[in-house]
Amino acid sequence: MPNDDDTQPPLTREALGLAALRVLERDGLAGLSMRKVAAEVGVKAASLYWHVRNKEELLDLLNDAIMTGAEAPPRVGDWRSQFREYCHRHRRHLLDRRDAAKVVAGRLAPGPNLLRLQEDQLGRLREAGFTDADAAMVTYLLGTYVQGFVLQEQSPISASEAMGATRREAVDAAADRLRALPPEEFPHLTALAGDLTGPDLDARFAFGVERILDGLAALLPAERR
Amino acid sequence: MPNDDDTQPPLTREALGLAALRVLERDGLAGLSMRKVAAEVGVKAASLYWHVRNKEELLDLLNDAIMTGAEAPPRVGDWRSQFREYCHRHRRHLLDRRDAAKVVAGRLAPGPNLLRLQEDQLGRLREAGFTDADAAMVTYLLGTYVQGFVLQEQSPISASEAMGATRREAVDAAADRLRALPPEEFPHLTALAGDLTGPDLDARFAFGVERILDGLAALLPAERR
DNA sequence: ACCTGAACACCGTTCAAGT
DNA sequence: ACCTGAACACCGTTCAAGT
Repeated sequence: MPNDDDTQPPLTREALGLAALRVLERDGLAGLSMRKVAAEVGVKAASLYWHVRNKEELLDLLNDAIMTGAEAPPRVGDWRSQFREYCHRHRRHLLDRRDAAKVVAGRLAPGPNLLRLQEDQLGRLREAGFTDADAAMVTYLLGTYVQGFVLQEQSPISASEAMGATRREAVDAAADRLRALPPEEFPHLTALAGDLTGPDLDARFAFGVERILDGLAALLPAERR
Repeated sequence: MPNDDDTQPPLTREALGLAALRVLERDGLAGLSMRKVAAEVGVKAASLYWHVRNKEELLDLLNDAIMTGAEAPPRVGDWRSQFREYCHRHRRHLLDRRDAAKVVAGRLAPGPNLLRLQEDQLGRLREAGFTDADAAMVTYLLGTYVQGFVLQEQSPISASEAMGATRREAVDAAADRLRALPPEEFPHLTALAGDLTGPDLDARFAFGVERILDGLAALLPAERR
């Protein structure tokens, strides 16, 4: 007998991914267990193995569920501002979902939601004048950068500081630790402690995006940059 | 009474990190448990909690242990070739250690081994003519890219394909899946299936490095590029 | 100062059995 | 075709107790 409060929809793989997403949002990746996802869909843990080979495969479904609702930026302005906006949106999207980068980062296998975006990106790159080979490489490069960046951003700055201190305190502590290094052995780290810990993550992300976009522009014939 | 086959060294936190590294190499991150690391140093699991607050803190020690032996490239050639070499060495170093990127990726807190390298990088960047603020950002950008890239590289291409198929087969299967998409909905993905799955990871990594270096060069006054 | 045994509350996964 | 209970072999962590 199924559970009693309402009639469950037929439990597709997609529904499983969305259930996993709700558990992720509530309990984080460390708290995401087969038992909890099963409970979320009103079933026992063992039943999940009918729909999914193992937990890794469930994480594949979660990977795609995370990307639902990600939207391409409007097609206004030159390719540069469009792809700047693409990167910032992608970062925002991951950042807004708990532990999203940890789930997504090691998972190349793109689900339907990511494929849609990749298709759109390729179209814009080709229009902008990139060769097919370059366009393919560019989508990979941008994806890698955004995922890698958010992965660090969503992780506690140091495991031991995860418990208790705020981000600001942790960063300040990091700066102090840098300044406390022996200056004769670490002249640059001590001198640049402020530069290293000062800029917030928005600024750091934007810096990387602009450098990469500059680098991509160099691939185009001068008149299309 | 300690174990009997040899007298253990006094079990420092550094020794703990190295023991964790040996377990990681042998059993992978999924197989790295407190019990196994304890056994590796000839002690029971509960004893580890004398030296370490929890598993996360042990992973911090492992994080630094992974970076032992990483070497800076020789100071020959211009800044560009030096940092190209830096990126390629960093990638190689992580790639050579099982699951290294998964451990390192979310862990900003740099251990002594990473600090040494960062100090060296900052020196070279300042000499090359980067401002202090830019130099600080550049080390972060390069680190993020390399870690993010290797993270994907060390992950099975798709969880469900991890078991069984070789990398080559998995990539070919991915290409076939792209080509099988409806071309009216996905004209670019189907047309560029070969470009997307063709280039090997060496080429992809090098592509990203060169784009980023191009972007960094634009920060310098023209005569120093 | 450091280690232990025992216990607690969990895990992922398998499998025979049910409907 | 789909779900279950029970079991197996693990986990991380705590804590009183030992030396």
